[in-house]
Amino acid sequence: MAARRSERQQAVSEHKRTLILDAARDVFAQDGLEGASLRAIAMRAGYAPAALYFHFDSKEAIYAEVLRGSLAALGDHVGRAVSEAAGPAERLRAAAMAFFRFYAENPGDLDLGFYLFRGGMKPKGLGRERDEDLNKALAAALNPIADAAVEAGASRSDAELLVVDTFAHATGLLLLLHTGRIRMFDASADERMEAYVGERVVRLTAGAK
Amino acid sequence: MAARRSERQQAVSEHKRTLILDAARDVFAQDGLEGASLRAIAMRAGYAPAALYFHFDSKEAIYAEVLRGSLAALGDHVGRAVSEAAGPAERLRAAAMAFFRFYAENPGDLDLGFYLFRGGMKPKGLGRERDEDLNKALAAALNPIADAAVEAGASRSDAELLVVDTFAHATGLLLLLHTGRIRMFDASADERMEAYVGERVVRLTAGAK
DNA sequence: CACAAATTCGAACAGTGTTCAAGTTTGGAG
DNA sequence: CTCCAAACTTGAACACTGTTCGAATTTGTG
Repeated sequence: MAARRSERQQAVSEHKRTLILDAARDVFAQDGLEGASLRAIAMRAGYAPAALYFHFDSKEAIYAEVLRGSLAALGDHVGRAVSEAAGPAERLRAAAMAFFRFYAENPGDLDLGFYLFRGGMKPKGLGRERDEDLNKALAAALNPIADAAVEAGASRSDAELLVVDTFAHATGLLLLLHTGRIRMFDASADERMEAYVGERVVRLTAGAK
Repeated sequence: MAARRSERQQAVSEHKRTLILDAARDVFAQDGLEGASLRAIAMRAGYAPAALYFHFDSKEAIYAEVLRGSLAALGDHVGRAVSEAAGPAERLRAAAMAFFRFYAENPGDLDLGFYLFRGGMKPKGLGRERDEDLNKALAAALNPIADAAVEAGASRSDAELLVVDTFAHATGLLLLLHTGRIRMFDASADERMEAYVGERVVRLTAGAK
């Protein structure tokens, strides 16, 4: 028998996966999520289209893995912001604004995230399992906001409601900002987010005094 | 010469357009926006695929017209809610909640709206002209909220900021609600929206006393 | 070297939106 | 009623998509 995969062999295979994912990230960024074709990704990675199917189940699977990386980066970003802020109220503020600004400054990642919320790419759709994985990754990235709220004096359930509200408000503003439709109104998305977060922090710290 | 289109002829032609649009609405609702194929729409309308191109420029144009109708319905809904409410503060509340609930209760329309914000369908994308048309239709539907805010004592610019915030908050909650991801958290989207609107109305009426 | 496992590819399939030239239907002018 | 142009419809094709499959190639070790 010709031996099972050696450790080294497995590392090489993993490396090839990341090469494909890098190519996918590039093509996603260049052509947009919907415009990105599997053939374009394959070409950029130096493969024939069919070769990708040895490393990934589908185009959707590639998308899911790129998104997972994006959510991990979001988590890092929020976590770092919290660790650098001084005081409970300031940490809460920082966490919420970090979430907003991550997506404000990285439109590509926002696109990836929206796709998750629209059910991903077709036709297969990401399976129940992968979907919940991504849910958890998003929840993990948002955790620091809830933690900071608790630290600032909120109950656990109030903290979670605040995360929902913050997520919703930020997402809506990002939608307006990212699509250029914020100009429908004479407003700055960043300022609106700061106003919202400031208001909530004041209310929370006042109520829990 | 064989004469220009008579009035009657034009009415018949318009009727055919609406038949296609009705078919499109059905297929959109049944197969989802992305899953809906032009061939399916044509078949449901009793046409060959190519025939649609006599009445519409593209699949995108069909989508845009269906969306326009949806936005008109939204405007009616919000307008009616305002006209039925008593008192400035109550009118403001009613307008904002009507906007939210229209989309909470009509997921299909929400889908249509999100497509507008994601740049519409590919490949052509709806042109600058059509895009601004739809922008105006959306702005018109939101106008009653701003009017009610002014009536309740806000300045025009504050009223518009409130529209931005309300739109953002509602959109974010709807995104969570519509994708079932609100269950990530233990919260009701409708309650969160009521809490937000109530808070804003109180703040506005208190500040403008 | 030899052989099996891991990997890659060309070709094909069913599907998409769209175009085009060729047809059919229609309704009013002569 | 006839005729003809305008309005309308269509089948076939095009370029593209994600995906599948069998055959070919590369790879690493016994």
